[in-house]
Amino acid sequence: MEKPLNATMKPSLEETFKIVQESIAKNKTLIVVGNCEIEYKGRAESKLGLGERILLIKNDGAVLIHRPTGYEPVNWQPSGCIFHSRLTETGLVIRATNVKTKESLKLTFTGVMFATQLELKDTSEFILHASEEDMQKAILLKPELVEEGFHPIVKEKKTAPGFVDIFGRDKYGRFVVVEIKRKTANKDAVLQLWKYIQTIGETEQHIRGILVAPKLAKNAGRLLRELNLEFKQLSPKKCIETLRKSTSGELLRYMK
Amino acid sequence: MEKPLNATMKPSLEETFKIVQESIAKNKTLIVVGNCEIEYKGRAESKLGLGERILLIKNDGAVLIHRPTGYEPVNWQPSGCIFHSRLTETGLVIRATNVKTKESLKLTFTGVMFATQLELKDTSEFILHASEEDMQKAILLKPELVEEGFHPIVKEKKTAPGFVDIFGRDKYGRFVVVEIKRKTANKDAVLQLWKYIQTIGETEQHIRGILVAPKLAKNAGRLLRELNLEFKQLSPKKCIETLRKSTSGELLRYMK
DNA sequence: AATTAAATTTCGCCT
DNA sequence: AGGCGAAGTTTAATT
Repeated sequence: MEKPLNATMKPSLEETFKIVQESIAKNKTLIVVGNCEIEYKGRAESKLGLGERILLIKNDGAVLIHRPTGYEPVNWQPSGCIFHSRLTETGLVIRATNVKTKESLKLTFTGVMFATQLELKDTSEFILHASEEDMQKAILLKPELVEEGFHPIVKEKKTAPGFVDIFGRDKYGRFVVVEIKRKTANKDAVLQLWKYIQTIGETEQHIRGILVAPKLAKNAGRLLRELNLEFKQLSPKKCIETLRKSTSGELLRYMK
Repeated sequence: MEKPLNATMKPSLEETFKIVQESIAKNKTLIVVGNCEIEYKGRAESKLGLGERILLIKNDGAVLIHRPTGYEPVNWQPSGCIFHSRLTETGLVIRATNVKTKESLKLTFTGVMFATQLELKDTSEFILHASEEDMQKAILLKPELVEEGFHPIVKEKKTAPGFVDIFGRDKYGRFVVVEIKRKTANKDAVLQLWKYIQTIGETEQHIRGILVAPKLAKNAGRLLRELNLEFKQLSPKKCIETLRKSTSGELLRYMK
């Protein structure tokens, strides 16, 4: 872990200015804690008088200003900002301009408690677990997520990554194949479902195919209709919620 | 401006532990920069391997963990968390549990670049300018925001705070009174508009009354219909966008 | 407390 | 590049 190049407790505005300048020049991560006032002009406009806040400028030019409470920053800018800083009579002025969104942020620091520029090494991949397996579990637990009267019979685990299927019957006893996608389903997903039905559809009886996903791509929708398949909108979030609401006993009964 | 009680460069895990403990006990603002891994369990679940990040714990128990890029924190918890921290063989573990949302966050720091607890004084009021005056300006600039064919004649500035009116005529030449609300319009807004029309409606000619607001409260809606008034949905955001798109020349012509 | 809508939403995916 | 929709959305307002 690398030592920060510059980090100072209770720096003067001049010292802070140097740190800010260098951090901006080298696209590093910057933290400044101090007394400042803030003006924002863009989609809306805002003004915030003097107070002690935490300024965070990230490597990609994202800006966050945090007050002592709350999840949300009081002011911010998305990534891609260009910065200008200068020392004035009123204090250390830092301007962040977002060319893309034509917005600007102006901070004026009158006193600084702490300032540092950091070179953070962070390469790990963020993994959010709201998998298709989770969606499968939720549907097995609560089949009406697919449709009223749906009854799962067999759950399949495909070797190919990225989808999971469920066999079942609808309320009229017709066979149903459910294919789940965690994200927007595209043509490939439709074709996968179709192929699957083709493969097993040896009988003369019609087999319904339902693609379950948070969203259906437009072109996929056309293909879906052409192939006489169906779509059911279902988000991973809803599935996770379903799983959380269920008791462990119910889960075990279905998942074992 | 108060000096931070505890701020250390390259503190050991033991030193960091002390800072964290004290900060949590006294509900202060805490910043820890260091190498950590993160687990989240709640509405969804997530995992993030080791990497250098910025941890921010706020006075109200809000938690933010920021990677070197992007506006959004990689993991977080809304305000109201309860914290537990302890030193283990793997590192300094900080757990944030949100009882309200039944979510939890587990951070394990293996090395720390910087840690500080802060007592931030920040009492200024945040003022967002997307005022009714802005909405009025936007409508004067682009009357079709109210409806196709609307033509403003007079703009009124009422002394009572919280609303602005515009007089005009619709495409059939009928008189129109527009009342603007920046937020959801309630019964009072409807009654104000109605009273206004009553006051000026000396002629036998019908005067239309249009309430312009981002939203109409349900009860207000019923009253509106009973009084034969109308509603037009319009958000401050849309108005600001309209104003931003206009040239200063156009603005001057209308606003002077 | 639950529901609904707005947000300087951001972010990702698709056209 | 622009538009649409989801998000661990959050937050505020209303029922």
